[in-house]
Amino acid sequence: MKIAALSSATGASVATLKYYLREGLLHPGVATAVNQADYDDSHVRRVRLVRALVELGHLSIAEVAAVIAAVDDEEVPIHDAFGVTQDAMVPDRPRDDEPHALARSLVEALVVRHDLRVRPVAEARNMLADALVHMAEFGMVDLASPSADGAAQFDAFVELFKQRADQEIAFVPDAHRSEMVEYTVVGTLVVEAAMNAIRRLALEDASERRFGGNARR
Amino acid sequence: MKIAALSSATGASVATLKYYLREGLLHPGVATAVNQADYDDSHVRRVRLVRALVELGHLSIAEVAAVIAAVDDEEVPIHDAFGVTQDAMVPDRPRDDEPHALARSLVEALVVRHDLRVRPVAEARNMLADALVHMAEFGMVDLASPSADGAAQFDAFVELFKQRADQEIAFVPDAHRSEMVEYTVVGTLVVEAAMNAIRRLALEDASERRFGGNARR
DNA sequence: GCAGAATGGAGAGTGAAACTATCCGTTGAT
DNA sequence: ATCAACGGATAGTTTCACTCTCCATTCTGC
Repeated sequence: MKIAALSSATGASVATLKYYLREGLLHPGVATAVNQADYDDSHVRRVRLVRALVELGHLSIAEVAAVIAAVDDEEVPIHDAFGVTQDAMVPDRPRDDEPHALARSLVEALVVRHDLRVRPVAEARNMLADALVHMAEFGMVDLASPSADGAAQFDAFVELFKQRADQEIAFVPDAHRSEMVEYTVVGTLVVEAAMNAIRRLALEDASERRFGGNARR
Repeated sequence: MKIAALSSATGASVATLKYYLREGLLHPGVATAVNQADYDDSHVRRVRLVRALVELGHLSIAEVAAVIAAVDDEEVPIHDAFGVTQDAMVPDRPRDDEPHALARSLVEALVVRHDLRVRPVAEARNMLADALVHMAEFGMVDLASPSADGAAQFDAFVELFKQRADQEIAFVPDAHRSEMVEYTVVGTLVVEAAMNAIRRLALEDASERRFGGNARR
């Protein structure tokens, strides 16, 4: 498979593929001459992985490169690679403010309460804390005493997603390490996107039932 | 409240606030002189809305402007504004390919199956179709016959989120139109981000239970 | 009342990001 | 034999989200 074939198999332009090669997102093909190389299925899958991370996960090319590096490093055990990729998929932002620290402590409590075996440095903790900070700014949660509405609904979610996650992880096919890592990475983002879309459909439906029709209110 | 005060209340620099004013993301303050204006709570909330859309929703400034326009237009009924903002929150990408059309037809079937009152042009449909296309590329669903694993788990999600959405929409406070719209917009994104974070925590936990420990496998 | 900082408004400038285009000498297909 | 396609490298482009610099005014603190 030459680069033109790889291009039409993935939908990415030849120029873009060359760019990916330069940036290390795509491993080189097998050289058959000074200026010829052979690409195969692994390259097709890799390009699809990159596109999925960029389009569905909003990752930057640099972040994708970090994920790819963990996927490709055979020395990294599968669970560790999962952690690295999870962290890479959270945008890093300055988080030195006081509200974030407060929200973080609520997250820690939630992790303990549900006995979640999650690295202390896992970026998903910051991700949840960020969301809590924004919710607090709009009065959707009270960070000081998140008793009534806040914690209750979150606890329900945690239990729900714990069950779901066990099933999802069980679905990971028993293949080569790199394929398993790929699968978990894509699975994280792609199911997330699907769930978000379904939730939005449900929200529009609920909004139409409360506010819709001819009622201008 | 002068612009410096607005700056320290929101964390955005004065230069950034001027930029937001220029782009129409922030409504002008009440002019008290040729070069003085007064800002109030509505400006603080507006800046927070912009930050939430950008940081949590990954919206571009242009997309935020479209959302803001719908929020501010008093002529637009609340449910319609919800639709406009929902659509603006989906990144627009070329979707002329054949796999997308196939995925779209599965989405239509799902919408009908669950009696979702969602506009035919709602972008959330494309969002779900995009996710399905990427899932299919990695063999997570079969677009041709999505019987076994695919549709089943999605149907469960739809029912779950329908219940949740009714509760969430019921939570929208009975305030002025613009505040209600703001609330639904922020609520859509912020709860989404929180749920995604919780799901990732659960996934890491599940991964650690299956792949973790000293087992190199 | 006066120096110095802050303000609104407008334009130009900046740096990162994600490609895209051009050039080169080589090679493969017809 | 010719001509498009190739890999490799460098330079260029576009978009985005700010950020900087001016300016003439106005407010603030002494």
